[in-house]
Amino acid sequence: MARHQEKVNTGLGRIYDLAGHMRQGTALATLLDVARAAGVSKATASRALQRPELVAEATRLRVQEAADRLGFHPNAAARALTTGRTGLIGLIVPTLSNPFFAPLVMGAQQAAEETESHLLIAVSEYHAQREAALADRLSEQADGLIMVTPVGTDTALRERFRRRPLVLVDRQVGRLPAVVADTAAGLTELLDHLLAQGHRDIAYVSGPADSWADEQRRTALTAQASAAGARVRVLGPLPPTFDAGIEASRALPDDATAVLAYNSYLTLGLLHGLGAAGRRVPEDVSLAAADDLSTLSATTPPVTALDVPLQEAGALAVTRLHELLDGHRRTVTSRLPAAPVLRASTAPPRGRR
Amino acid sequence: MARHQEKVNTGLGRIYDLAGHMRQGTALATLLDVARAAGVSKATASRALQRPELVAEATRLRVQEAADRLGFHPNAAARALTTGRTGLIGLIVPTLSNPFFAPLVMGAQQAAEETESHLLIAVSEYHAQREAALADRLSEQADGLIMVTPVGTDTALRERFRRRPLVLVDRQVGRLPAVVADTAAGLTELLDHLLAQGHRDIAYVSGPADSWADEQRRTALTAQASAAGARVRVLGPLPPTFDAGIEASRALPDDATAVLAYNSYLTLGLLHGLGAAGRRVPEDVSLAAADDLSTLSATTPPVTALDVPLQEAGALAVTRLHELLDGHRRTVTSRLPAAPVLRASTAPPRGRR
DNA sequence: CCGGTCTCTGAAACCGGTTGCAGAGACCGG
DNA sequence: CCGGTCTCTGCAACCGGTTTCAGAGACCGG
Repeated sequence: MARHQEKVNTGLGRIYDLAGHMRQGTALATLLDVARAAGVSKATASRALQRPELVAEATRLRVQEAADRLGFHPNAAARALTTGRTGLIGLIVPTLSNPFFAPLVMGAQQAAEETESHLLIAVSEYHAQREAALADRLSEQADGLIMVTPVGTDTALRERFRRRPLVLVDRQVGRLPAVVADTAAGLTELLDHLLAQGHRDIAYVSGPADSWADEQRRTALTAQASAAGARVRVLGPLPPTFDAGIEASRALPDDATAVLAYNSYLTLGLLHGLGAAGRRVPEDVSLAAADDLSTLSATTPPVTALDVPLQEAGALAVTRLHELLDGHRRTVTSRLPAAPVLRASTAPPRGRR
Repeated sequence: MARHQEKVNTGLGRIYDLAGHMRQGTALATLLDVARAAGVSKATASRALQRPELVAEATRLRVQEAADRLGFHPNAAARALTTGRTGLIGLIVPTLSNPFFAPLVMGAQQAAEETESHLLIAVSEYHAQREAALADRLSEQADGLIMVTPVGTDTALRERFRRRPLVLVDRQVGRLPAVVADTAAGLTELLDHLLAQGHRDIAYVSGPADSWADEQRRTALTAQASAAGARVRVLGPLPPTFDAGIEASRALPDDATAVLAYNSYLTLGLLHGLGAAGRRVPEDVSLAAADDLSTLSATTPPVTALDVPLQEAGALAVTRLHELLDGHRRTVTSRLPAAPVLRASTAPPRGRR
């Protein structure tokens, strides 16, 4: 008890003092307190809790009991200081207002939970410089970083990886560890489906100019289409927004019988814009998205989309990061399958029915 | 240099060793390194960086220069150990897959950034027990907690507040510090609007049974309506989902001329369900939501809703928490205005046009 | 020229854990 | 019965900062 009287005069104590009205006597027990209560040394107490196999069963029990009784919670900072591990994982996403990232974060969080670690989150707002600053600051506190960064240059990421364990999501840079959805394969399937339905003139409404994923999709689609004797015309680049989708619907060539869009927002905008312009989906034109927000299943008509396993991606990124932290050198890229979900918005073109 | 050779044999060193392939010589400079490089003691170096007014300008410059040159970043754990502040804020939300919470998190994150702190995020999945466990674990690492907890009992929250600085969001428990959207006032306005349009028979589609906010809304609405000589019939409780909304649309009494729903999901479901049943919005029945997701503005027709300033709420919660941490005793509840956004989904009832 | 104040600096303690090392017994085989 | 191994425990160092305390000079007025 006297202990805490003393503490009030230290720098730490002052904080407690001011906030004291909410601490009502319950004081934070330290390892030393536990050790004393159990009649052992700090070292033994520590071992009893961390490496039980090193102490006699009887002592272990005494220590455990004392710890429980005192409500002992090891001080994370102190532990981090010696072990060099904070148990924190930095996660940087471009935004959260795009529901695309929510399941990703949730997946990551669940995986982190299972490994007794926590998620430090930051939002880059698609801004490379901001992102870099955030990453630097997070690095100081976290054991490693998970970044989903459509912006940010390859070299910057390489450099960052050299300093700190890093896992990329939805982005590939050389051999850096990464988790990517295999949208390419999924899109191939989706395009196959459209081709099989008889579409020969397809528009791709592309996303932001600097998006890595978008470029991948564009080239893959164009190549595949021309190989099949069809053509893909690219609209854009465009910001990935609802409004841009409306705009795109106006620029859409009349003879295109199907439209693929970079993401769900553009798709929703297109759906809206097409409807307003009197072009019916799928009667006049088929529509599909290269990702899948839940809203796409609730529109009229529901929109064919690519189901990207975001939650798994988030979880997997955490797993990969832990592998890195534990020294496994497997720095491979993990690919997650992205399967098309066929809905009512795609149908054979007019002439073919 | 020799220093780091030595370190390889310590516990810490071993980690570096294994991950060493990514650290390529660049070693983390410690305060001691900086001090030596500047020809001063650790103490002076620390002061030069933290409390510049305490050292001579010349030394300050030397130290600063040395720190920059060595790329010094203070070790967060070490600092936390002495200061008792980790600079981390725990944030617990029920879910992220409901876009409702995304702006909240982003607002909080931005505010945290401005105060040099970081956000530790966890997802309770509306599960009280899970939430409690997460809160316990976050408490160990964070200076304080922000919880948006529709579940979780008053007493548990009170108890938690006694142990750690805590700010509630969208929930009020006694005098605990909280940030709430004044949906009551907003709803009042909304209902006034409906009443003014001539609606006298209004349905409220309520949310989860254990939701604090829902109860607030229900009672407020019922009271206000009866005072105005109208009636509000309550449907539910229901899970706050799209599907539940569809279901609700079937249970909707024929003579209700307007429907208010607990949240956007239910609203979207209702819109869909009403459409399918051939009841037109707003010609046959008006529709409004007690919160506002962006999708509501993109439906046909766009839906009248209550605009809740979520981003501000998140930011404000962080500010409040910092006030607590700094010892300000203002433990008041902050109310944020929630204003109705009138859109095409609400119109005078049939008889009144 | 002297004592006192003020400014600046360094030594050392401290935060609360973890871990290398060595010593005390218990236990074992020869 | 003795030396050696094995099990368990404690001491003390250490992680990397912050802060107290006291001392060394510079500076000042009398």
